[in-house]
Amino acid sequence: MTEAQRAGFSRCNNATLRRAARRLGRFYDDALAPSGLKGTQFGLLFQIHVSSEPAMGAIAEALIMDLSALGHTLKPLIRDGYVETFADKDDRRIKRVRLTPQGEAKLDEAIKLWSAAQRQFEERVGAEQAAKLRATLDAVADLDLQMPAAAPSD
Amino acid sequence: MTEAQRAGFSRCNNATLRRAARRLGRFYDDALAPSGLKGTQFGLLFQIHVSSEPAMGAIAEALIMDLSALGHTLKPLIRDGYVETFADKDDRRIKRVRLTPQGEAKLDEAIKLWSAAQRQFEERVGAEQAAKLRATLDAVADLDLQMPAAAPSD
DNA sequence: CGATGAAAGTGGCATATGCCACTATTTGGC
DNA sequence: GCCAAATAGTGGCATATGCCACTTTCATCG
Repeated sequence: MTEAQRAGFSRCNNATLRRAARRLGRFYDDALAPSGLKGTQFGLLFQIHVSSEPAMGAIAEALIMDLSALGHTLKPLIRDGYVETFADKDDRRIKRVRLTPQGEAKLDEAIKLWSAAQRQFEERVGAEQAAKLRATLDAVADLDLQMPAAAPSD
Repeated sequence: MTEAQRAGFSRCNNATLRRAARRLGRFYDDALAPSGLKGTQFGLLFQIHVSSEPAMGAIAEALIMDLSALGHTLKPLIRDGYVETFADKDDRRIKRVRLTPQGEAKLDEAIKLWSAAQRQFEERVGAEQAAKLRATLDAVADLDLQMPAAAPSD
C-alpha cells in the first residue's frame, strides 16, 4: 500500500462518520444516563411520541433502521413499560406502537437532560454550524446510494 | 409537548448523526460484502495496517472506541486469521496487534471494493462537499465534550 | 524491597443493528 | 373462491459498542 492510499483511507466517509458518532453518542448517553435511557432509546421514544401510533415499518423508515433492528431495539422499552404495541384495526399484519403514560413521563424527564446536552454541543460548535452539519447529514441520509451493480450486462 | 419542542428534536445532533451513519454504513457494508468484511472491520484492519504494531489502547484512542469494544470487535478478525496479537517486549501489560499475511491480502482485496463505494459516494455529494463534511466530523470527534457536571459547587 | 495506586486488558452483561429464513395477512388475478 | 405474489413482522445468529468489575503488570514512594 502506498502512502497515497494510506492518506486516502483517512478520507473514508463511513469511518469518519462512525468515529464521530461514537464520540457524540457517548456524550448524549452520558447526559441521558440519569434517566436510564440511551440516546437511541430516547430518539425512538421521541419518534413514537410525535407520530400518531405509527406502524413499525413507518418508524423504521423514518429512522432509516432495519425493521428487525427496530423490533429488537423496542424490546427493552416494552419490557420496561414505556411502549406498547397493538394490531392495526384494518390490517392485522400491521403492528402499531405508542407510548404508555410511563413512557410519556420518562420522555419528559429525558427531554430535560437531552436539552442540556444539546445546548452544550451547540455552544461548542455554534448553532449555525450545527444546523449546517445536520442539514448535510440529512442530505446524506436521503441519498439513494447504490453500487452500479457490477455492470448489469446489456 | 409543543410543536416547538417537536421541531426541536428533529434537531438532535446525535440522532441525525446516527441516522446518517446507518444509511452510509449499509452502503459501505454492501460494497464490501464480497470480501466478507463489514465496514467497521475494514476500518479496523486499515488502522492496524497503517500503524506500527499498535497497542490496543492506541487503536482504541485513534478510532475513539472503548478499549473493551475494540477487544470484542477484534475477536472475529483474530478467529478468521486476519489479525494476531503479541505482548510488548518491555511492558507485558501492553498487547500489540498486527495483520497476518492473510489479513494484508484481505485488506488489499477490500480496498478495491471500498474504493468503488467511496468513489460512488463522492460522485453523489461532490468531493469537495465530502471533504468538508469529513472535516466537520473530525472536529466534532475531537471535541472535549462534557456536561458541566451539575454545578461542581466549587 | 514491600505496599499502593496507576495503567492496560479481559469477560460478562446489555443494547444497537443487520441479514436471512419463515410465518401470517392481504391483495391480485383467473 | 383459490392460489401466487406482495407486505409486515418475528426469531435466530452475528457483529458493534459501552460500562463495570476484576486481574495482571508497572511505577512510585518510603
